[in-house]
Amino acid sequence: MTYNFQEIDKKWQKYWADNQTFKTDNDSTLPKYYVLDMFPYPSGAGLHVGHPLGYIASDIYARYKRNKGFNVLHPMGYDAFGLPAEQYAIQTGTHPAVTTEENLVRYREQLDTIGFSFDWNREVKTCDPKYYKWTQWAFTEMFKHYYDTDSDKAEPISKLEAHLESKGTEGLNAWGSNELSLSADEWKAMDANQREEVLQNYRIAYLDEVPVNWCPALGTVLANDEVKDGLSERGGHPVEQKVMKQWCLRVSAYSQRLLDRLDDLEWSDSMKEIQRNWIGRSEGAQVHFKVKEHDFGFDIFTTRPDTMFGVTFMVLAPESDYVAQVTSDDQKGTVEKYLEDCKKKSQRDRMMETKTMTGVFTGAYCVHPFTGKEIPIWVGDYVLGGYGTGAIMAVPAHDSRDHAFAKTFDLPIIPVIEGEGAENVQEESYDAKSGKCINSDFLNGLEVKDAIKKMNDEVEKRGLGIKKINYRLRDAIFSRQRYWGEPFPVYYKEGRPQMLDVKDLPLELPEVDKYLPTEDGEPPLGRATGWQTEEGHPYELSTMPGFAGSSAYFLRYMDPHNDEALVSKEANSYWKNVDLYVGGPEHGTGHLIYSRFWNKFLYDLGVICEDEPFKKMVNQGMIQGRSNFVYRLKDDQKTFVSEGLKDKYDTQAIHVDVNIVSNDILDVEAFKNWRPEFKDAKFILEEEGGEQIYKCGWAIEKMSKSKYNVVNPDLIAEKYGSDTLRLYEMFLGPLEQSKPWNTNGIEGVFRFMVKMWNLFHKGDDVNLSDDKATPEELKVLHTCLKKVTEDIENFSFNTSVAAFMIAVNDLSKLKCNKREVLEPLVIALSPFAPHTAEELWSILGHSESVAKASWVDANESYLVESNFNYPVSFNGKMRFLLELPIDMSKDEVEKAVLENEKSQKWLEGKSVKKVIVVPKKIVNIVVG
RNA sequence: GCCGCAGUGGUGAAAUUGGUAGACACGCUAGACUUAGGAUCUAGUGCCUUUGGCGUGGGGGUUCAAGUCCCUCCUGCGGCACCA
Repeated sequence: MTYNFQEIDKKWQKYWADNQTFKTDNDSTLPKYYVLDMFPYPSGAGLHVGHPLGYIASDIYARYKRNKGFNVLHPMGYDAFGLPAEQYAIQTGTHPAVTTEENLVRYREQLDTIGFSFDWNREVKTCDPKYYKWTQWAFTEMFKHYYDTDSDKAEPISKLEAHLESKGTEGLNAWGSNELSLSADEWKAMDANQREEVLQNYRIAYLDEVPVNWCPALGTVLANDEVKDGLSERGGHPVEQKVMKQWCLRVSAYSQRLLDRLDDLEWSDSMKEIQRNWIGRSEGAQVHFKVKEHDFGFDIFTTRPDTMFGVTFMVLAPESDYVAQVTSDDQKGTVEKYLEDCKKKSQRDRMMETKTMTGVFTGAYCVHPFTGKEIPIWVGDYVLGGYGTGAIMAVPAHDSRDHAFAKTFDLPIIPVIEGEGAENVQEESYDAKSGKCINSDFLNGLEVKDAIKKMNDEVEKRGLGIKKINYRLRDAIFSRQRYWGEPFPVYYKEGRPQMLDVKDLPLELPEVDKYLPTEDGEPPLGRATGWQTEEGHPYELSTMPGFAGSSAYFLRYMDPHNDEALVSKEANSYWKNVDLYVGGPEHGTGHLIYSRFWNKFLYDLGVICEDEPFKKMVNQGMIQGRSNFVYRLKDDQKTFVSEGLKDKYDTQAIHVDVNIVSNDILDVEAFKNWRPEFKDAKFILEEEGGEQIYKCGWAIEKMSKSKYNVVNPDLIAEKYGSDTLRLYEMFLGPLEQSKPWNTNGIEGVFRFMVKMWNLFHKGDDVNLSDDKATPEELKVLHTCLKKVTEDIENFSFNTSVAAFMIAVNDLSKLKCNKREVLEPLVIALSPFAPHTAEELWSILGHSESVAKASWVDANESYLVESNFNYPVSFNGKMRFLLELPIDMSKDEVEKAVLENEKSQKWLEGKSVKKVIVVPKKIVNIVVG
């Protein structure tokens, strides 16, 4: 019987669906294991071979864990809100829900083809009102809470109100946008709008006038992680800075907790590092500088208080409120003009000219807090308004940016640190955090590290400032001026935002006539008629961003049909959090920060029992495309020349569909039929192995439709079977590495599958034996089981496939057809090649699915050899192999090696200095 | 500029704690069977000046022993980027 993979695939996919094989129960006495994939955005292009890479890996692990006796939660769903469907709607008028549903059906078909063990009963779609009810609910809770820095968690806003009522801001430890100072009486005297404004300073979800990344082409604002190099990540449109009133989430309040828990997570070092960089904690001091001839001053933030005596000027960010306050009358015109120029510059312009410094003198001076000298105050756009206090003390001798500024405007440079490379700070700044202090009064002679401590103490002692920790992580801007997203559960009453009660959720997305902004520039929801409460209060017009729906979906899978809560306490306390999360590394600064934040917030509320959502994470690499080219003669558009001969002609390379190329050899007939203009194509062939062939050129590029290098997984599954596709994707190389797709090697994996199949058959008949297995056969089996088990635990799937190949080759040579050997082998193969394994399992006479079979662990006793080949080396160079019994002691091995005839020959005339015996590895003899 | 990761045959890649470098697969070569082979099987395949020597990006070091550890340089990838 031949290996009919097409029939096998269909048969078992149907069986799994009919029998609900992968339906997972919440009440189980088995230990739980939660394997999650990052759910996809269902784009119109469908899946290419790169997409399922991570899904295959997680599916292997999920199936393995089931065989190991775990109750495995392995769900799938769709991140269904998003820009492409909306852009398509703008162009065609098709409702995004319709487009999304169509794409989703296609995705499901493709996913089913590959044979994943998802529990589809738990499917989650972010655009489903039953789901986004809980996204909206979480938002209303964020509005109703603030971050208390004493208890270090989110607390009800009522607690904050009680504090303000009794003590004002006195002793209030809450994470706010601005530092407020308010007495209880002042608070009591405020009206509702004024009070709301104070509360907004602390709410975790709050409205604020913020400088935003505005993308005119998309007509919406974008979060920091959605902007790359001043262009929108989606579409690559220019982004400009603009101040707008937006909903924000106080993610920054969680900076330290997000940073701290990173250490306990089993994530890759690089992913942890990406998050650490993004959070960007920096320790330093906040120091107050008085402004000369004024009765106020301003704070600066510095990580180098040790360089205090090297300050030669101050710089304010153009956005800083202090600019207007300090500017002298005669500099007013210059400064105002400069501020105007800064406003005109987009973020991109500001980045382009990184080397040229701009700025103007304000005409004002600070008083140095230690020396009393006067220090000129400048405005410069290299100082950012949004970080620290928006003001710096400039130490040009020891900061390269300050140095560049000083050089541009001819300001003095005073060295205060001595060290190697610090010889000429007039020419180049010495930024290193090492060396000894000079010209620095009481710091002189101290090492930088000690000087920082000493200065911090001194600053606090003299009441000039405090030690301070700053974070780069900003609050998330949460409003999008778009249609296809979650509506905010918010209406406005006398201008104050009000949250809808959970019983009135979900607030469903209204219908609109067009998906464009309104004529007066309001978001698309401005077109919806009757978009207001029954009392006539208007609803919020913007919608939530893409990361809203993906921030808590992993919780919903635990209890997907619950209408009373996002997730029940029972379901959550059983499933806890995700044990293994598989997905691309590109979400490091977006989804993976926001969902950790969101999860911690829900944890603070007591809704869930774990404060980290994803215990372990594996980031699969990207699969690039391997494009093929044909070479068309420039002066004869009908003739194509083979790659090896192309240099002899004047040619133009043209992308050719990789699906009509095999091992870089073009199927010329298929090429003629590929596109009408190639119908009469002629070819100049080259010879290879006595054959006249057309050889194509190739290049590694991103997989995309326009490059004709998209390899469709459906076609591979059709040609070789979905199991071969799964195995081959794993065999391609290490999971975490990016690599080009190359179908060239797939035959090898397919041959393996056929060999596996043939172990069970002789001609057309099933041929199995109940005889006892020989020690040799058992050794082959258990070597394989051991390697495969270890490799799965380490996510080293490429080497486990190799282990199967070795086992099957050996068993073929041994002509082994014994049930005793083949049964455990089939179970071990089932996570990788589930369809074929199911078929073989039934051939072995089992009526239940192989998914329910118990994993067989390797038995060490079958692996032990009686003899071992010791490589014997002299002075580290390997000379010969010596076979000795495995159970010999170190001393016995040493004796046997030295007394050996070959050793004697090597040792003639030399003396033995040392003998090193590494059990089961090597014997090294050091001779003099 | 700062931080992180990587560099091994013609190709994709293997290699617990330092312990026989190149498993497995593709490709290639030769042979067998065959009317035929783009099927199958068998053998070979790191390089060289081949009783031996050299080999894991270059140079140096530690060690009886280095792909693996240390220093340094080069190259590639990823992240952050006027973050004070």
